[in-house]
Amino acid sequence: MARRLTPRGEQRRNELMGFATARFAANGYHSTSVAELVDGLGVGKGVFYWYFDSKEELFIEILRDGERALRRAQWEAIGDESVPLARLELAIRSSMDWWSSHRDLYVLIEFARTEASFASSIRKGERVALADTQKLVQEAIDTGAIPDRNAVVVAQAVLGVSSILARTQLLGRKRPASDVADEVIDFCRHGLVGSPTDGRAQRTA
Amino acid sequence: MARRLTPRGEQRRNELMGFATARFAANGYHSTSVAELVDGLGVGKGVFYWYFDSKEELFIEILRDGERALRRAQWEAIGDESVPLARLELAIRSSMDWWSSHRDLYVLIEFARTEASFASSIRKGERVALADTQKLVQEAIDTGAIPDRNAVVVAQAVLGVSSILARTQLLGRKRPASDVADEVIDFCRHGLVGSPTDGRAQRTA
Amino acid sequence: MARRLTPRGEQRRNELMGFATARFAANGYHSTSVAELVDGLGVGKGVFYWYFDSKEELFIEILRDGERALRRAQWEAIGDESVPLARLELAIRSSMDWWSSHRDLYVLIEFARTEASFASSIRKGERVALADTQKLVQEAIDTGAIPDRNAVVVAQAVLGVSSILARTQLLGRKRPASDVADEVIDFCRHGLVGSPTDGRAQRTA
Amino acid sequence: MARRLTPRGEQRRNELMGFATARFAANGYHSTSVAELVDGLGVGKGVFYWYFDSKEELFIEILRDGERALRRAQWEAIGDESVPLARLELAIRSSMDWWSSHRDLYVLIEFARTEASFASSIRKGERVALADTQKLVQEAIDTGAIPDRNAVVVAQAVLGVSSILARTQLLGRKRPASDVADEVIDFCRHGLVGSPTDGRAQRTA
DNA sequence: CATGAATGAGCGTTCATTCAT
DNA sequence: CATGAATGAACGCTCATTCAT
Repeated sequence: MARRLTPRGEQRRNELMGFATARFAANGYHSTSVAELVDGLGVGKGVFYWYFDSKEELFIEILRDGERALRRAQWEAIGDESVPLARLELAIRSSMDWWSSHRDLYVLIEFARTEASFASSIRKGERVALADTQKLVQEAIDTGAIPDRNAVVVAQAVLGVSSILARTQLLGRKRPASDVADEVIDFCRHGLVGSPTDGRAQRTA
Repeated sequence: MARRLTPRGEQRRNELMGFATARFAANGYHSTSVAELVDGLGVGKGVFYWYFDSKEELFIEILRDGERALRRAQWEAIGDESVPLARLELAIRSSMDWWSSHRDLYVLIEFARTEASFASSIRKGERVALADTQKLVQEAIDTGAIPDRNAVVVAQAVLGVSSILARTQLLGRKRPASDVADEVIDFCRHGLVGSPTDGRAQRTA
Repeated sequence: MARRLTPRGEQRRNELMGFATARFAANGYHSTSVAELVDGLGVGKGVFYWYFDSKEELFIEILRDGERALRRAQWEAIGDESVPLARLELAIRSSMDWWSSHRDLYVLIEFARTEASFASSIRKGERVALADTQKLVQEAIDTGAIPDRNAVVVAQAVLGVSSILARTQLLGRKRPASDVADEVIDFCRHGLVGSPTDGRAQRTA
Repeated sequence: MARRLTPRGEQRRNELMGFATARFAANGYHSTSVAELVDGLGVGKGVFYWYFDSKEELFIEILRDGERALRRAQWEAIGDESVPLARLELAIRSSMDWWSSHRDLYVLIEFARTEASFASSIRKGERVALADTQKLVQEAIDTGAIPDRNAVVVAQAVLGVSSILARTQLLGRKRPASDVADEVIDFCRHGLVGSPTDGRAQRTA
C-alpha cells in the first residue's frame, strides 16, 4: 500500500490496527471478519481498504510492528551492559516484560506460525530473534562464561523455555513478568541438576 | 458420533482420518475443505458425514488419537526403568522419536492451540502431558536427584525445550531424533552454565 | 470444471446456460449478476458454482457452444454442393438463418470481442470462421469462378458484409433471414457497380 | 455538465479525456476505475467530478468528440469533389486514415455498442454515418454511376466492409491505411465476381 | 478549484452441511 | 451405506460517488 497519509489518516490506520489486534487475538484471525472490524469502529467498509490492501496485509503489518517493537525494547534494555551473561539475562527479562504488556501479539504470532500465508513473515522474525540470542550466547562462550556448545541449538533452547513459560505462566496464569523471568533464567542457567546456591540473589550476576 | 462400525466402516473412518491429517498438515485446516477430503478419497460427501458429525469433530478426533498414541509410546518407553532421571530422559527420547514419525500431528497441535474451538481439546492434552512430566520431575526431586524446585514450572521448561527443538531441529532441519534428544537432555540437565563432562557418554547416566 | 453429470445435472446446466444467455444478451454481461441468474431460476447460489467455476467460465462455454453450433449448421447446409460459389452462398444463407434464430448469441459475441478476458476465446472462433470462408473463396478462385484476389482479405470483406447486415437488418429491423441473405450475396457478388443479371439478387433493388 | 471553463480548465478536461480514452481502450471501460484515471494524472478525485458528472458521462463525451472529428475529417476530404463515386471513395479513404490514427476510438465504439447505457449515444452516431454514406450512394445511383439498389442496405454493406477491414487489417495487422482503403474500395466496387479494370484496385490480387 | 478520506451497496465466490435418491 | 446435487449465510473486496476541509 504505502499511501501517503495525513495525520488524521495515520490515526485512523492506527485505530484499525489496534482494534484488529485485539479482535484477532480474542476471536481468531479467520473468525474475525473485515465487517466486524469496521462495524466495531463505526466506519464504512471502504475505510479498511483505503488503509490496507487486504485483511492479510493488515495482519502482516501488525506482526511486523510487533516484532520491531519487541526488538527495540530488548536493545534498550541491554543498553551498555557489557557482561555477556548479564546481557542475555536482560534480554530475557525485557522480553518477558514486553510480552506481559503485549499479550495479544503473542497469540497472533503463535497463530501466524500455523498459517502458510504468514509463514515467510514469521520465519523472518524468528531468524532475527534467533540471531540476536545466538550472538549473546556466543559472546558468553567466547568469554568462557559458559562451556563451549552449539550456540544455535542453545539459543533455541533458551527461546523455547522463554516462550513456553511466557505462554503458560505469564499469559495463562497472569503471574508477574519478573517472577517468570526469574524462573526462565534459573532454568536456563543450571538446568535440572545444576545447584543454584541462592537463586534469586544470583540473578543479575 | 460414537456409531457402532463394521470392520469395513472402521477402515473407512481410519482412511478419512489419515488423509485428513495429511491434508490439514500440508494445507491448513481452514484451507482444506470437506470436498477436498472426499474427492481425494474418491467418495461422496455422504461418507464423510456418516462417520463424523462435522469437520470440527474429525479434527478433534485426530488430535485425541494422536495424544493417546504419544502417551502410550512414552509409557512403553519408560517401561520398568526405576531411576527417576532416567525415566524422564526416556520420556524425552520417546517423544522425540514419536514426533519424528508423526510430524503432521505436531503441526496440527500447534494450529489447534490457536483456535478457540479446539482450545479445550488441546488444554486437556497439555494438562495430561504436564502432569506426566511433573510427576517424573517430582520423583527426581523426592529422591534428591535434582534440587528442590517448583516441579510444575520445571516440567513446563522441559516441555518448552523439547517442543522448540522438536520444531526447529527435528521438523525444520530433519535431523535424527536421537541427536536432537541428546541436545534437549543436555540443556535440561545442565542449563547454560553447568559443565557437562563429556555430553554424549553421560546421557544415560 | 468438466464434472461428470447425471441426466438431471445435465439439464440443470443447460437451464443455467440458456437463462444466462438470455439475461446476458438483454442486460449485458457485467450488469447481470450471478445472484440474478440463480434467483431467476429459483435455485441457491451454490448451484451455479456446482456447474461452473466462475461467471467467466460460463460465458466462455456459451460462446463455445454457439460457435460450434453455427459451424455445424453451415457444414450441414453446404452438404454435398460442389459448385464453389454456390457453396459460399449456402454458407452465407445458413449463417443468416442461424443468427436469426440465435440473436442472443450475436449480441454476446459482439460484447465478448470488447473484453480482454474473452479475447482469446473469440479470436479462436474468428480464426476458424475466417479459415472456413477463405477456403470457400480460394476454391472459387481456383476454378476461375471469381478473379484472383487475396483470399484472406476477400473472406474478411464477405464476413464484414454478412456481419453488419445481420446486425442491422436481421437483428435491428427483424427482417426475414432469406431477404437479408439475398442482399449480402448480391453485394458480395457484384459490389456497387457490377450489374447483377439474375432476378434473385435484384429483388431488393 | 456544460460548465463554463477557464482555458486552464479546458486543458484539464482534455487531459482527462485523452488519458481516459487511452486507458479505456487498453484496459476496458469497466476495468478502468475513476481512481486509476485520477491517479494516472496525479490529481485528486474531486478534479474528475468537477469536470464530469460521472464516469458514464465522460465516456459519452469521448464518443461524441470522436464521431464529430471523424465526420469533419470526411467532409474535408471530400472537399468539392463532384463525381459521386469519387466522393464515396474519398470518404472511405479518409475514414481509414482517421481510424488508423485513432485506433483507441475504434475500440471504444465497438465496446459502446454492447452496453445498454451507451446504446443511444452510439445509435445516433451510426444513424449519422449511415445517412452520410447513404446520401453518397444515392447520388451515385441518381447519376447512373451504379445500378439502382436499396441505398440503405448498400450503404450499410459499405460500412460493414470498411469496418471489418479497419478492424482486422488496420488495427489487427497494422497495415497502411491506404492499402486497406484500396481493398475496401475494390471489394465495394466489384464484389467477388466483378472484374476490376484499373491497376490500383488490383494490387492485392 | 482541489484534495483525499469516507461511504455502502453490491459483487463474485466459498463451503460446511443437508437430504432426496 | 453411499451419492452428489442443492442450500444459503457469510466472506473478502471493489468502486462510483460524496463532501468536509
